[in-house]
Amino acid sequence: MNPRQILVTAALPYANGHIHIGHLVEYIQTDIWVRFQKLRGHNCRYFCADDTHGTAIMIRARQEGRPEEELIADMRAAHVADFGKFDIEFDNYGSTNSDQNRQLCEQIWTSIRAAGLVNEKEIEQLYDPEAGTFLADRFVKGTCPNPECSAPNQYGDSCDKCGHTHSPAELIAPKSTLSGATPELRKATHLFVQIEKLHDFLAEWTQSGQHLQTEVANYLKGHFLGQELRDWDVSRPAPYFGFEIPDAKGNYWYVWFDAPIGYIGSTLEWCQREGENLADWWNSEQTEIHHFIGKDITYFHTLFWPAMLKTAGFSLPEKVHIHGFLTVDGEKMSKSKGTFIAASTYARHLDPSYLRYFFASKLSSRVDDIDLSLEEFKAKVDSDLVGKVVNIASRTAKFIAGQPLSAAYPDDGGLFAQGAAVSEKIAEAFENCDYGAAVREIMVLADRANQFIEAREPWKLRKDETRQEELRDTCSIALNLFRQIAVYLAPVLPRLAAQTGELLGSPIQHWSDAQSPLTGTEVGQFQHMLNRVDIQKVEAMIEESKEASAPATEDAAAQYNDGPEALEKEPLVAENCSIDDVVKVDMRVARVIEANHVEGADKLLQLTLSLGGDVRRNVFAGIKSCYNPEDLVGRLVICCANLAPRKMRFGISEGMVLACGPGGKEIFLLNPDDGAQPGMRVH
RNA sequence: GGCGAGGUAGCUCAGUCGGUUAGAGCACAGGCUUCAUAAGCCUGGGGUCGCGGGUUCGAGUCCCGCCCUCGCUACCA
Repeated sequence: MNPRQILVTAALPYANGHIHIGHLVEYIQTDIWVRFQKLRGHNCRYFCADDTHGTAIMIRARQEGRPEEELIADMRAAHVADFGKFDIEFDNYGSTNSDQNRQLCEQIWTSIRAAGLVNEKEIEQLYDPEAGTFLADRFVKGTCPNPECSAPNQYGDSCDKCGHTHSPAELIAPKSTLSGATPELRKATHLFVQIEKLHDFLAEWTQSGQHLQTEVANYLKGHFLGQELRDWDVSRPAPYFGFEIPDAKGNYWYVWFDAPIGYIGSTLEWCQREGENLADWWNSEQTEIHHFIGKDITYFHTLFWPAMLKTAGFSLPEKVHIHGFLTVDGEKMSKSKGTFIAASTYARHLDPSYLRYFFASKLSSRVDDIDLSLEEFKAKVDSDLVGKVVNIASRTAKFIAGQPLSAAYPDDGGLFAQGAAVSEKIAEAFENCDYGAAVREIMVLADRANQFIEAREPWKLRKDETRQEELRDTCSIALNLFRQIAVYLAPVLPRLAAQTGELLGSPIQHWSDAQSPLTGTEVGQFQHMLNRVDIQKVEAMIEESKEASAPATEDAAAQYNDGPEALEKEPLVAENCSIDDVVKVDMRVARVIEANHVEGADKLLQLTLSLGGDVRRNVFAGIKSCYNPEDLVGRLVICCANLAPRKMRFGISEGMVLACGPGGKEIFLLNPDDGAQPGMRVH
C-alpha cells in the first residue's frame, strides 16, 4: 500500500472555558483516527490550536483585570494538560493568536479582496459608552419590541417569549449586560464577504464526492443552497481582541474568520519547527485534508471555509467528519446534576482508557448524538476490556513468565489466521469512522481466544511435567491472540498496546503486527493492565462536578442547593417598575375546564378556562411538551386575563396561562394554594 | 408544517446483493470450571423486525401509505 499523506484537524476549543467530556468526544474520535492512520504507516499529522479571539475573551480578561494574552496562555496550558491526560496526541497545538496565523489571515484576506468578494456596509449597532465597546447581540437585554409580547429581559437577537426576531437596536429600554449602561446607537462600517458569488462552487462541492455525510449535504441543500447566500459579516470595529485588518484600520477580523485559518496556522508552526514545506500540506493534491467537527459548527466549515480556501487557492478538505453531541444518561449535560464533567475532573477519578473505549464503542459515521449512560459505561468496560480482553493475558501469561514463547508458532486450529483475515474489515471500519463496528469485530476475536483457553485447560497442563511444551504452546497461542487484539485496539487504547509490547518483549508498531505471531521472545511478569470501573469513583466524580458549579454557601439557602442557572439564563431586570405597572396586569385564578391537543401545532394546547360563573376564556398555551390535556382538566392555574386577544393560526387566544421554566421539557405552571377560587385576582 | 435520521429481545445495537430456523453483547435462569482482576465456558428462556398494503417463488431488507421517536428549521407561546 502506498503511504497516504493526511492532514487532520479537530475543531479549535475556545479559550474561554475548560475542556469537558463533551469536547472529548471529538478529540478522542479524531485521535483514534489519526493513530489508526499512523499505525497503518501513513504520513498523517494531527493539528489543533486554541481559538483565542473575540468579545468574550476581551470581556473576561477585563473582568479578571489582566491582558488577554495572559488569559489565553493560561487556558492554552490547561487545555494541553487536559488533552495529554487522555492520550490525545497532536503533532502541533497552536494558537490563533500567533504570528503564523496573522500572516495567513492577511494572505487569505488579500485573495478575497482580489477576487472582488468584499463589500462594505454601514450597519447600526448598539454601543456601550461605559464599557467603551460595541455590543454583540447577546450582550444586550431589553423588552421585546413586539407590542403584543413586550416580554422584558430579552436578548438582542430574538425574544424567548414570542420568538420575535429583531435587532438589538429595536429592543425597548435596552441595557448592556456588561455595565448596565443604556447603550447608544452608533453606526459602523463592516466588511462583508459575498459568498453568494461562490454559490455554484459550493453547491457543487457540497453535493458531489464524499466530502460530507449525506445527511449533512441534504441539510445544506435544504437550508442554505436553495436560496441566495447572505453576505458574511467578517469585521468588528475596535475595541476587539483579534487581528486588525491591514487595509481597514480600526477594524478586526471576526473570530470566525481567523479561527479556521488557525488550522493552517498551526500547520505552519509545525512546518517551521520540522523543516517542512507548508505547500506540501495545504496546496498539494498529494495531501488529504480531514476536518473533524461537531454538528453545531457545520455551517462555518461547509460553506464559509471551503469558500475561503477556494478563493485563496488552498486545497479543499477531502472530508468534513461531523459528529453529534454527548448526552449523559440520556440528558443534556447538566451542571446541577453533576453531569457537566470537566476533563480534569474525570481524569482525577477514572482511567481515561475507559472513556476512549466507551466512546469508540458508541461512535459511528453518522451525525447522531451519543449517550454516556453511566451504567452502560461500567458494564461495557468491565465486561469487554477487563473480563474479555485483558483476561486473556491475565489467565495465561503467568504460566510462562520469564520464559520464551514457543520458537515456532504452534498449531492453533487456524485461530490466529482467522484474526489476521479480518484485519482489512476492521481497518475499513476505522477508516470510515465506524468505530463501534470495529470494536464489535474485535470483541469476537476476544471471545474466541477465551474459548480456546477453556478448551486447552493450561492450568491442568501446568501440573503435568510431561506436558510442559504443550503448556508453552497453549500460552504462546493465547498471548499471540491477545497481542493481535491489542494491535487492533491500539488506536483506541494506546496504553494497552504499550503494556502488551512490554509484556511480550516486542513493541506494537504497525497494523501489520497483527499478521504474524511472535515467537521466541521472553514473556515478562504479568502486571495489572486495567481495573474494573469503581462505581464509587464514578459517583465521586459526579459529586465533584456538582460542587464545582454550585459552590457551597454559608447561608440558609445552602440546604436547598438551588443553583444559579435560572438567574444566569434570565438575569434580574435592572429597571424598577411602579405599582401602577403591576396593577396593569390583571392576573386571575382560573380553572381548566377543557383541554385539547391542537391539530398541526407542535407545542400548543388549547385550554378553556373558567373564571367562575359563566365567564370563559379560550387560551392557547405552549405547554404541550410538558402536560397532557387530560391531566390539566380540573386544575387551577393563574392566567393573565387582560392580555389583548390575539389571532393565531389555530384560533383566537384570549389570555395567557402563567408558567415558568426554560421551556422544552421544563415548563412549570403556577398553581395557587388550596382555597383559591376561580376569578380571584392575584395581588 | 418542511428537511433529515431512526423504530429489530428487558437494555445497547448488528443484520452485506432480497435467500435456510432473525443474531451478538449486557441483563436473567440453570449447569460446568476454579488458570484469571468475584474472571471464563456451556445451555436456556425471551421477537407480530412500529402498523397496513404492494412487488416477489421468497421481504427485517425493495415500493406505497400511515403511526411514533429524535435532530434541525419554521410557525407559535
